[in-house]
Amino acid sequence: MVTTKEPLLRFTEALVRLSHLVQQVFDEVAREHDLTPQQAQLLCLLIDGPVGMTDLSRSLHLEKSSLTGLVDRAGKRGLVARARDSKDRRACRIVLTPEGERLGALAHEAMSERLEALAGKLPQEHRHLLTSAIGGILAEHTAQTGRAWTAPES
Amino acid sequence: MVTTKEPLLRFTEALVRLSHLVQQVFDEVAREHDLTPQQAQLLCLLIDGPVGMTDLSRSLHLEKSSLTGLVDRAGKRGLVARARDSKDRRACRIVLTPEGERLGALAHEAMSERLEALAGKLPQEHRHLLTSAIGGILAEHTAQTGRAWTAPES
DNA sequence: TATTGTTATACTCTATAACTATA
DNA sequence: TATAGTTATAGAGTATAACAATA
Repeated sequence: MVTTKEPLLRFTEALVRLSHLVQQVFDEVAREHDLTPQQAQLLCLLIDGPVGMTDLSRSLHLEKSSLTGLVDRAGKRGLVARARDSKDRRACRIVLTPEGERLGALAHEAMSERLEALAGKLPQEHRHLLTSAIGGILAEHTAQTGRAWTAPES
Repeated sequence: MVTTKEPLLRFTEALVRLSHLVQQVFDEVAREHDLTPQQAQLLCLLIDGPVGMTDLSRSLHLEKSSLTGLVDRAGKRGLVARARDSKDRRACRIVLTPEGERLGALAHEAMSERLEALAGKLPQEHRHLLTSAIGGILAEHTAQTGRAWTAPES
Protein backbone atom coordinates (compact mmCIF):
# COMPACT_ATOMS: atom_id res chain seq x y z
CA MET A 1 0.00 0.00 0.00
CA VAL A 2 2.84 2.37 0.82
CA THR A 3 5.39 2.84 -1.94
CA THR A 4 9.07 2.83 -1.23
CA LYS A 5 9.39 6.61 -1.12
CA GLU A 6 6.74 8.88 0.28
CA PRO A 7 6.74 12.15 -1.63
CA LEU A 8 6.67 15.41 0.30
CA LEU A 9 2.98 15.82 -0.47
CA ARG A 10 0.87 12.69 -0.65
CA PHE A 11 -1.39 12.25 -3.64
CA THR A 12 -4.71 12.19 -1.83
CA GLU A 13 -3.68 15.05 0.40
CA ALA A 14 -2.79 17.07 -2.67
CA LEU A 15 -6.23 16.44 -4.13
CA VAL A 16 -7.97 17.51 -0.95
CA ARG A 17 -5.89 20.64 -0.54
CA LEU A 18 -6.37 21.64 -4.15
CA SER A 19 -10.08 21.17 -3.80
CA HIS A 20 -10.18 23.30 -0.67
CA LEU A 21 -8.25 26.02 -2.44
CA VAL A 22 -10.53 26.02 -5.47
CA GLN A 23 -13.54 26.02 -3.19
CA GLN A 24 -12.17 28.95 -1.26
CA VAL A 25 -11.51 30.92 -4.44
CA PHE A 26 -15.03 30.13 -5.59
CA ASP A 27 -16.49 31.37 -2.30
CA GLU A 28 -14.47 34.57 -2.50
CA VAL A 29 -15.52 35.26 -6.05
CA ALA A 30 -19.16 34.63 -5.22
CA ARG A 31 -19.01 36.97 -2.28
CA GLU A 32 -17.34 39.70 -4.34
CA HIS A 33 -20.34 39.50 -6.67
CA ASP A 34 -22.77 39.61 -3.79
CA LEU A 35 -23.83 36.00 -4.30
CA THR A 36 -23.84 33.04 -1.97
CA PRO A 37 -21.66 30.20 -3.26
CA GLN A 38 -24.76 28.14 -3.89
CA GLN A 39 -26.39 30.88 -5.88
CA ALA A 40 -23.22 31.27 -7.94
CA GLN A 41 -23.19 27.55 -8.64
CA LEU A 42 -26.82 27.67 -9.66
CA LEU A 43 -26.18 30.51 -12.09
CA CYS A 44 -23.23 28.65 -13.60
CA LEU A 45 -25.41 25.61 -14.22
CA LEU A 46 -28.06 27.68 -15.94
CA ILE A 47 -25.74 29.55 -18.29
CA ASP A 48 -26.17 26.95 -21.02
CA GLY A 49 -29.95 27.17 -20.89
CA PRO A 50 -32.98 26.44 -18.72
CA VAL A 51 -32.99 23.29 -16.59
CA GLY A 52 -35.78 21.50 -14.73
CA MET A 53 -35.82 21.05 -10.96
CA THR A 54 -35.16 17.32 -11.05
CA ASP A 55 -32.11 17.67 -13.28
CA LEU A 56 -30.86 20.57 -11.20
CA SER A 57 -31.17 18.62 -7.98
CA ARG A 58 -29.14 15.81 -9.53
CA SER A 59 -26.44 18.15 -10.78
CA LEU A 60 -26.19 19.97 -7.45
CA HIS A 61 -26.56 16.81 -5.35
CA LEU A 62 -29.43 18.43 -3.46
CA GLU A 63 -32.79 17.15 -2.32
CA LYS A 64 -35.60 18.63 -4.33
CA SER A 65 -36.94 20.46 -1.32
CA SER A 66 -33.56 22.08 -0.68
CA LEU A 67 -33.49 23.19 -4.27
CA THR A 68 -36.96 24.71 -3.99
CA GLY A 69 -35.68 27.04 -1.29
CA LEU A 70 -32.53 27.90 -3.20
CA VAL A 71 -34.51 28.76 -6.32
CA ASP A 72 -37.01 30.72 -4.23
CA ARG A 73 -34.31 32.88 -2.72
CA ALA A 74 -32.51 33.33 -6.04
CA GLY A 75 -35.87 34.28 -7.52
CA LYS A 76 -36.50 36.83 -4.81
CA ARG A 77 -33.15 38.39 -5.68
CA GLY A 78 -34.16 38.58 -9.32
CA LEU A 79 -31.55 36.14 -10.57
CA VAL A 80 -33.76 33.35 -11.91
CA ALA A 81 -37.39 32.68 -12.72
CA ARG A 82 -39.61 29.64 -13.11
CA ALA A 83 -41.00 29.00 -16.58
CA ARG A 84 -43.67 26.39 -17.07
CA ASP A 85 -42.77 23.39 -19.20
CA SER A 86 -44.84 23.22 -22.33
CA LYS A 87 -44.94 19.40 -22.47
CA ASP A 88 -45.36 18.49 -18.81
CA ARG A 89 -47.66 20.61 -16.73
CA ARG A 90 -46.15 19.34 -13.48
CA ALA A 91 -42.67 20.46 -14.40
CA CYS A 92 -40.99 23.82 -14.60
CA ARG A 93 -37.77 25.03 -16.09
CA ILE A 94 -35.52 27.44 -14.27
CA VAL A 95 -34.28 30.28 -16.44
CA LEU A 96 -31.78 33.04 -15.82
CA THR A 97 -33.06 36.60 -15.73
CA PRO A 98 -30.90 39.17 -17.55
CA GLU A 99 -29.44 40.12 -14.18
CA GLY A 100 -28.73 36.48 -13.37
CA GLU A 101 -27.06 36.00 -16.72
CA ARG A 102 -24.94 39.09 -16.21
CA LEU A 103 -23.81 38.13 -12.72
CA GLY A 104 -23.27 34.51 -13.69
CA ALA A 105 -21.04 35.46 -16.60
CA LEU A 106 -19.08 37.94 -14.49
CA ALA A 107 -18.52 35.44 -11.71
CA HIS A 108 -17.54 32.71 -14.14
CA GLU A 109 -15.00 34.94 -15.80
CA ALA A 110 -13.57 36.13 -12.50
CA MET A 111 -13.24 32.54 -11.40
CA SER A 112 -11.34 31.59 -14.55
CA GLU A 113 -9.00 34.53 -14.17
CA ARG A 114 -8.27 33.71 -10.56
CA LEU A 115 -7.49 30.09 -11.36
CA GLU A 116 -5.39 31.02 -14.35
CA ALA A 117 -3.39 33.30 -12.10
CA LEU A 118 -2.82 30.47 -9.66
CA ALA A 119 -1.54 28.24 -12.44
CA GLY A 120 0.40 31.02 -14.13
CA LYS A 121 3.79 29.66 -13.19
CA LEU A 122 2.98 26.17 -14.41
CA PRO A 123 4.57 25.25 -17.76
CA GLN A 124 2.05 24.70 -20.56
CA GLU A 125 2.83 21.02 -20.88
CA HIS A 126 2.29 20.47 -17.20
CA ARG A 127 -1.09 22.17 -17.46
CA HIS A 128 -2.06 19.88 -20.29
CA LEU A 129 -0.94 16.87 -18.32
CA LEU A 130 -2.82 18.04 -15.29
CA THR A 131 -5.92 18.62 -17.35
CA SER A 132 -5.83 15.20 -18.94
CA ALA A 133 -5.07 13.49 -15.65
CA ILE A 134 -8.10 15.18 -14.14
CA GLY A 135 -10.11 14.07 -17.14
CA GLY A 136 -9.08 10.52 -16.34
CA ILE A 137 -10.19 10.85 -12.74
CA LEU A 138 -13.54 12.28 -13.76
CA ALA A 139 -13.98 9.47 -16.27
CA GLU A 140 -13.16 6.92 -13.61
CA HIS A 141 -15.81 8.41 -11.36
CA THR A 142 -18.31 8.23 -14.19
CA ALA A 143 -17.40 4.59 -14.69
CA GLN A 144 -17.80 3.83 -10.97
CA THR A 145 -21.09 5.60 -10.48
CA GLY A 146 -22.60 5.50 -13.93
CA ARG A 147 -23.29 9.18 -13.60
CA ALA A 148 -21.76 11.70 -15.91
CA TRP A 149 -19.90 14.65 -14.47
CA THR A 150 -21.54 17.12 -16.79
CA ALA A 151 -25.08 17.69 -17.93
CA PRO A 152 -27.53 14.99 -16.96
CA GLU A 153 -28.76 13.43 -20.18
CA SER A 154 -32.46 13.01 -19.79
CA MET B 1 -4.98 34.34 -24.28
CA VAL B 2 -6.42 31.43 -26.19
CA THR B 3 -3.93 28.88 -27.41
CA THR B 4 -4.09 27.50 -30.90
CA LYS B 5 -5.93 24.36 -29.93
CA GLU B 6 -8.55 24.24 -27.21
CA PRO B 7 -8.40 20.87 -25.47
CA LEU B 8 -11.60 18.93 -24.91
CA LEU B 9 -11.61 19.95 -21.26
CA ARG B 10 -10.35 23.41 -20.44
CA PHE B 11 -7.82 23.75 -17.66
CA THR B 12 -9.83 25.89 -15.30
CA GLU B 13 -12.94 23.84 -15.90
CA ALA B 14 -11.00 20.71 -15.06
CA LEU B 15 -9.89 22.25 -11.77
CA VAL B 16 -13.43 23.25 -10.85
CA ARG B 17 -14.89 19.86 -11.73
CA LEU B 18 -12.21 18.01 -9.86
CA SER B 19 -12.81 20.16 -6.84
CA HIS B 20 -16.56 19.53 -6.98
CA LEU B 21 -15.92 15.81 -7.20
CA VAL B 22 -13.55 15.78 -4.25
CA GLN B 23 -15.98 17.91 -2.30
CA GLN B 24 -18.80 15.54 -3.08
CA VAL B 25 -16.77 12.54 -1.99
CA PHE B 26 -15.87 14.37 1.20
CA ASP B 27 -19.54 15.12 1.91
CA GLU B 28 -20.50 11.50 1.30
CA VAL B 29 -17.79 10.19 3.58
CA ALA B 30 -18.74 12.63 6.32
CA ARG B 31 -22.37 11.62 6.09
CA GLU B 32 -21.52 7.94 6.21
CA HIS B 33 -19.78 8.62 9.50
CA ASP B 34 -22.70 10.61 10.78
CA LEU B 35 -20.81 13.88 10.64
CA THR B 36 -21.55 17.13 8.90
CA PRO B 37 -18.86 18.07 6.37
CA GLN B 38 -17.81 20.98 8.59
CA GLN B 39 -17.48 18.74 11.61
CA ALA B 40 -15.41 16.29 9.59
CA GLN B 41 -13.14 19.09 8.48
CA LEU B 42 -12.79 20.27 12.05
CA LEU B 43 -11.82 16.80 13.23
CA CYS B 44 -9.25 16.50 10.44
CA LEU B 45 -7.65 19.77 11.50
CA LEU B 46 -7.41 18.65 15.11
CA ILE B 47 -5.84 15.26 14.44
CA ASP B 48 -2.33 16.66 14.75
CA GLY B 49 -3.05 18.22 18.14
CA PRO B 50 -5.07 20.92 19.91
CA VAL B 51 -5.56 24.26 18.15
CA GLY B 52 -6.81 27.61 19.40
CA MET B 53 -9.93 29.30 18.11
CA THR B 54 -8.11 32.07 16.26
CA ASP B 55 -5.88 29.65 14.39
CA LEU B 56 -8.83 27.41 13.62
CA SER B 57 -10.86 30.26 12.22
CA ARG B 58 -7.97 31.16 9.94
CA SER B 59 -7.52 27.58 8.75
CA LEU B 60 -11.23 27.12 8.10
CA HIS B 61 -11.73 30.60 6.69
CA LEU B 62 -14.51 31.20 9.19
CA GLU B 63 -15.41 34.15 11.37
CA LYS B 64 -14.66 33.52 15.01
CA SER B 65 -18.33 33.64 15.89
CA SER B 66 -19.17 31.00 13.28
CA LEU B 67 -16.48 28.82 14.73
CA THR B 68 -17.88 29.21 18.23
CA GLY B 69 -21.12 27.64 17.06
CA LEU B 70 -19.38 24.87 15.18
CA VAL B 71 -17.29 23.97 18.20
CA ASP B 72 -20.35 24.19 20.46
CA ARG B 73 -22.27 21.70 18.34
CA ALA B 74 -19.28 19.39 17.93
CA GLY B 75 -18.85 19.59 21.70
CA LYS B 76 -22.48 18.68 22.30
CA ARG B 77 -21.92 15.60 20.14
CA GLY B 78 -18.92 14.65 22.24
CA LEU B 79 -16.39 15.08 19.46
CA VAL B 80 -14.27 17.90 20.86
CA ALA B 81 -13.75 19.80 24.09
CA ARG B 82 -12.37 23.18 25.11
CA ALA B 83 -9.19 23.12 27.18
CA ARG B 84 -7.95 26.28 28.81
CA ASP B 85 -4.63 27.63 27.62
CA SER B 86 -2.06 27.61 30.38
CA LYS B 87 -0.25 30.74 29.16
CA ASP B 88 -3.12 32.97 28.09
CA ARG B 89 -6.24 32.99 30.21
CA ARG B 90 -8.34 34.48 27.40
CA ALA B 91 -7.55 31.67 25.01
CA CYS B 92 -8.64 28.08 24.79
CA ARG B 93 -7.42 25.12 22.82
CA ILE B 94 -9.81 22.76 21.09
CA VAL B 95 -8.98 19.12 21.67
CA LEU B 96 -10.40 15.92 20.23
CA THR B 97 -12.23 13.59 22.57
CA PRO B 98 -11.45 9.88 22.13
CA GLU B 99 -14.67 9.59 20.14
CA GLY B 100 -13.66 12.56 17.97
CA GLU B 101 -10.27 11.06 17.39
CA ARG B 102 -11.78 7.74 16.42
CA LEU B 103 -14.29 9.22 13.99
CA GLY B 104 -11.76 11.64 12.55
CA ALA B 105 -9.31 8.85 11.83
CA LEU B 106 -12.01 6.66 10.30
CA ALA B 107 -13.28 9.42 8.06
CA HIS B 108 -9.79 10.40 7.00
CA GLU B 109 -8.95 6.85 6.05
CA ALA B 110 -12.21 6.37 4.16
CA MET B 111 -11.55 9.56 2.26
CA SER B 112 -8.08 8.40 1.25
CA GLU B 113 -9.40 5.06 0.08
CA ARG B 114 -12.14 6.66 -1.98
CA LEU B 115 -9.72 9.04 -3.68
CA GLU B 116 -7.20 6.28 -4.27
CA ALA B 117 -9.92 4.27 -5.97
CA LEU B 118 -10.74 7.19 -8.21
CA ALA B 119 -7.12 7.51 -9.22
CA GLY B 120 -6.59 3.80 -9.45
CA LYS B 121 -6.36 3.72 -13.22
CA LEU B 122 -3.86 6.55 -13.34
CA PRO B 123 -0.26 5.45 -14.01
CA GLN B 124 2.10 6.07 -11.10
CA GLU B 125 4.12 8.64 -12.97
CA HIS B 126 1.03 10.63 -13.84
CA ARG B 127 0.05 10.62 -10.20
CA HIS B 128 3.43 11.98 -9.25
CA LEU B 129 3.17 14.65 -11.89
CA LEU B 130 -0.30 15.56 -10.77
CA THR B 131 0.86 15.74 -7.17
CA SER B 132 3.81 17.97 -7.94
CA ALA B 133 1.75 20.19 -10.23
CA ILE B 134 -0.76 20.66 -7.43
CA GLY B 135 2.12 21.41 -5.10
CA GLY B 136 3.13 24.17 -7.50
CA ILE B 137 -0.36 25.64 -7.51
CA LEU B 138 -0.56 25.59 -3.74
CA ALA B 139 2.84 27.23 -3.53
CA GLU B 140 1.75 29.90 -5.98
CA HIS B 141 -1.25 30.61 -3.81
CA THR B 142 0.98 30.90 -0.79
CA ALA B 143 3.16 33.33 -2.69
CA GLN B 144 0.17 35.43 -3.76
CA THR B 145 -1.50 35.62 -0.39
CA GLY B 146 1.38 35.20 1.97
CA ARG B 147 -0.63 32.57 3.77
CA ALA B 148 0.49 29.01 4.02
CA TRP B 149 -1.89 26.26 2.97
CA THR B 150 -1.13 24.14 5.97
CA ALA B 151 -0.78 24.84 9.65
CA PRO B 152 -0.84 28.50 10.57
CA GLU B 153 2.52 29.31 12.12
CA SER B 154 1.82 31.56 15.03
C1' DT C 1 -5.45 49.57 23.31
C1' DA C 2 -5.29 45.18 21.19
C1' DT C 3 -6.52 40.40 21.30
C1' DT C 4 -9.36 36.15 22.46
C1' DG C 5 -13.43 34.45 22.41
C1' DT C 6 -18.66 34.64 23.20
C1' DT C 7 -23.57 36.35 22.63
C1' DA C 8 -27.41 38.15 19.99
C1' DT C 9 -29.55 38.27 15.77
C1' DA C 10 -30.81 37.33 11.14
C1' DC C 11 -30.10 34.88 7.24
C1' DT C 12 -29.00 30.91 4.09
C1' DC C 13 -28.58 26.07 3.39
C1' DT C 14 -30.03 21.37 4.02
C1' DA C 15 -32.66 17.05 4.94
C1' DT C 16 -36.91 14.38 6.19
C1' DA C 17 -41.65 13.72 5.86
C1' DA C 18 -46.00 14.75 4.15
C1' DC C 19 -48.43 16.80 0.56
C1' DT C 20 -50.58 18.43 -4.34
C1' DA C 21 -50.99 18.00 -9.06
C1' DT C 22 -50.08 15.84 -13.22
C1' DA C 23 -48.61 11.63 -16.03
C1' DT D 1 -48.86 4.08 -9.35
C1' DA D 2 -45.11 6.98 -10.41
C1' DT D 3 -43.12 11.46 -11.15
C1' DA D 4 -42.43 16.77 -10.58
C1' DG D 5 -42.40 19.90 -7.44
C1' DT D 6 -43.89 22.31 -2.96
C1' DT D 7 -44.78 22.97 2.09
C1' DA D 8 -43.73 22.28 6.90
C1' DT D 9 -40.40 21.72 10.13
C1' DA D 10 -36.10 21.37 12.40
C1' DG D 11 -31.46 21.92 12.66
C1' DA D 12 -26.78 23.29 10.91
C1' DG D 13 -23.81 26.84 9.04
C1' DT D 14 -22.56 31.66 8.42
C1' DA D 15 -21.78 36.75 8.96
C1' DT D 16 -22.25 41.26 11.41
C1' DA D 17 -22.30 43.80 15.45
C1' DA D 18 -21.84 44.35 20.18
C1' DC D 19 -19.81 42.58 24.15
C1' DA D 20 -16.58 40.49 28.15
C1' DA D 21 -12.23 39.29 29.89
C1' DT D 22 -7.47 39.28 29.60
C1' DA D 23 -2.98 40.93 27.61
